[in-house]
Amino acid sequence: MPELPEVETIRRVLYPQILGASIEKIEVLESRLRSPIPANLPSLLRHRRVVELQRHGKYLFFILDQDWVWLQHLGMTGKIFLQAPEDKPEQHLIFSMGLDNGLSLRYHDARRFGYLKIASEKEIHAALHLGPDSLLANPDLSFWKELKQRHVKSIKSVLMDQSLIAGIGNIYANEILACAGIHPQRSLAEIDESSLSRLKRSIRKVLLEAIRFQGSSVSDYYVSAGKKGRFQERFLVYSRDGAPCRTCATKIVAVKEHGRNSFFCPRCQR
DNA sequence: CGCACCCCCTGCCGGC
DNA sequence: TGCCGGCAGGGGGTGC
Repeated sequence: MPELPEVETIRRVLYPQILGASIEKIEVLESRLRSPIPANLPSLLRHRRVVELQRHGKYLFFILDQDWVWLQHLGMTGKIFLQAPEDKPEQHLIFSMGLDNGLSLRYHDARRFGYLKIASEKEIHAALHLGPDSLLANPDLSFWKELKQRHVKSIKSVLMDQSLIAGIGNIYANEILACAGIHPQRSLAEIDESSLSRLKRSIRKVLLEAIRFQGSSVSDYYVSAGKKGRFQERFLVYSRDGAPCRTCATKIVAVKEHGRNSFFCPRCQR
């Protein structure tokens, strides 16, 4: 599901409504996520106040008082909604948190690939091994040149490797490479400096525009209850195999690589 | 060490 | 119409 633009959109929606709120009533309905939700979650979070909401890559960091951090990853199908307590939760409710401002923060996750951890900030960062955020850190040309020295794998798998650069998944890797005119199967090692510079600009351009359109709703992702993102209407290549390239009308091609689909224009991307 | 492969889980879609 | 296989924005573990 959610890559950087979707998680950032969720952060911006939640932020004004949860800042300063205190978590009061915690109910866990399903503890089987990627790793089990700790049984003491209610006692860990009760009466903790949200002092900040940050994002790194695809992770949300709910910064709580007394050096607690609630780390949340949404996996493929995770959704976080703020609702009035009387609103009927949709299917696959994992947990809900009643806040002292009268709202209820609910996490839904059909496939249960999401992940939650409560720990100190130091402990959280030690456990994650994330590369720089692909938007906030705005990695420069020297970053890419340095990466190029160490990695021969395809440019697309580098973009999707969260330990190298965080936030880009399959949709945006495809879109960024289409924007930059780079073939997804090209090895990073053989990409010249002008292409690297286009890549760097494309990362920013695509991610910022996707955030402006509140992310991509392909199937499960919603901005808030019932409200979809709109960036999927502007895809250059993702899931457009057989359709004409928006630049040259050549048919978009799909190839499977490491179990994930790559989409590209064989004429514009070399 | 890097990388290919397989797994986790549910829902949806197309083909038969 | 119904069942079945394949596929989906995720990441982690294993074994070569």
